Amino acid sequence: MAPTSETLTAERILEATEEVLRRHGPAKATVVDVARALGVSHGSVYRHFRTKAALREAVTKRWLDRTSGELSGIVAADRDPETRLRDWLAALFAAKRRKAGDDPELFATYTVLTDENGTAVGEHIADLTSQLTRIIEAGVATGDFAAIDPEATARAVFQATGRFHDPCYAREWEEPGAESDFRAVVDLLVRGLRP
Amino acid sequence: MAPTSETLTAERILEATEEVLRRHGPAKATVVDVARALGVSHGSVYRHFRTKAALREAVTKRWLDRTSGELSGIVAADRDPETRLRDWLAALFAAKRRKAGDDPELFATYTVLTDENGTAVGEHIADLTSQLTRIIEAGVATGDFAAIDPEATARAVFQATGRFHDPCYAREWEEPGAESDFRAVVDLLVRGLRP
DNA sequence: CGAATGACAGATATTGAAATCTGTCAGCTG
DNA sequence: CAGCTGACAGATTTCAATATCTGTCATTCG
Repeated sequence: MAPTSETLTAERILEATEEVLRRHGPAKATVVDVARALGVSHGSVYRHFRTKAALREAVTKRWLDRTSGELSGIVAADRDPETRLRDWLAALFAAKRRKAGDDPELFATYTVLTDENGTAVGEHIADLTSQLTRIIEAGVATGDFAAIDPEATARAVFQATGRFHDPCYAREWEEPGAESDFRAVVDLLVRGLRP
Repeated sequence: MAPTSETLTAERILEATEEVLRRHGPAKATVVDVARALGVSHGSVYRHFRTKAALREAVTKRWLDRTSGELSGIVAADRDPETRLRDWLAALFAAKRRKAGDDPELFATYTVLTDENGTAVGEHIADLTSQLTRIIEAGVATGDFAAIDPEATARAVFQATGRFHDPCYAREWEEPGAESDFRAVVDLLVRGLRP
């Protein structure tokens, strides 16, 4: 982490914060650590982020947005709605599971944020639900799905698959039955969506 | 809590422990407290329960079994399977929500136990899933439900409704949308079960 | 003049010593 | 002799003193 002499931007701070979080975990990462990693005083960090919570939230938001981005490709894909729905849910499960495994410390940060009821997590969920809504609307349009209220239905699908994307279940994602449990739930939900 | 002079039984210890847990919460309740409440030495408690964890688990088991008992009546009820399924899920949601509200300290104990992966919670879940399996089997028999593997389907239904009975969501059970979210998920699942 | 600094007050976290608790067991008691 | 006790060792928790951190702001620097 050689302190570059480039101007200090929010982006560079987020980069450094992510690195510090990865190394120290959410409980031990301090703003002073971040400033040290950047070779600046911690006061400078506060010029870009009002509080430590705001910084943590910004890092998490960036991290969550990467997932949303991956998934949005599936929403727009050129396939029948049922396949898109199955792919989307599978991709969400895979992405969360991968993040929990590869970046345990960042994942812990995300979990902390969930508990704190930050807006970033709420927005992420709203974003994902809206992607789901679009897939379901497409299915209603083609006659593949029957849903009176696509948005409520999307929320129901999202909540019903919580076990496979909600951080509070992260421990169980690596257990043997997880994959087949996932298929069973998705099959049931897809059957429920059909006219 | 006047120390009765009756013989010390496992049952009396469980009674006293529940009271101590209710009063102090899982973090502060000690075996010494339980012994004091009973007017005996803590060594006597260890005659009936090998460890503190075993005592905590026994209390939780008793408490969980009360819920299982309430629900088993619905499994045996004289109604069509779909109604039984809906009633059973609604009763499970209501029971958990009530317990979280009325006995927050005991509920916290239950949550701690879930995290510790004690067998009592696993057995409780197995018990509930087997009740669900019986309802689904009944539905398959009458032709109301189509399920190739009733047990796997029961597990799927249980997992898909996790948001409405898993302690990690307890906070959200009192929020305004909870009831309608519940109905949306149950409707979707019931549709998925129909032939 | 805008960006960065570093000293500061109050809040939070760490630390290590003292208190309490868990689990055992030899011996007491009815 | 079955059931209970209380002293004990080691583990855990508490508590208060100390150190560190968060967030602010008057001042410096380029």
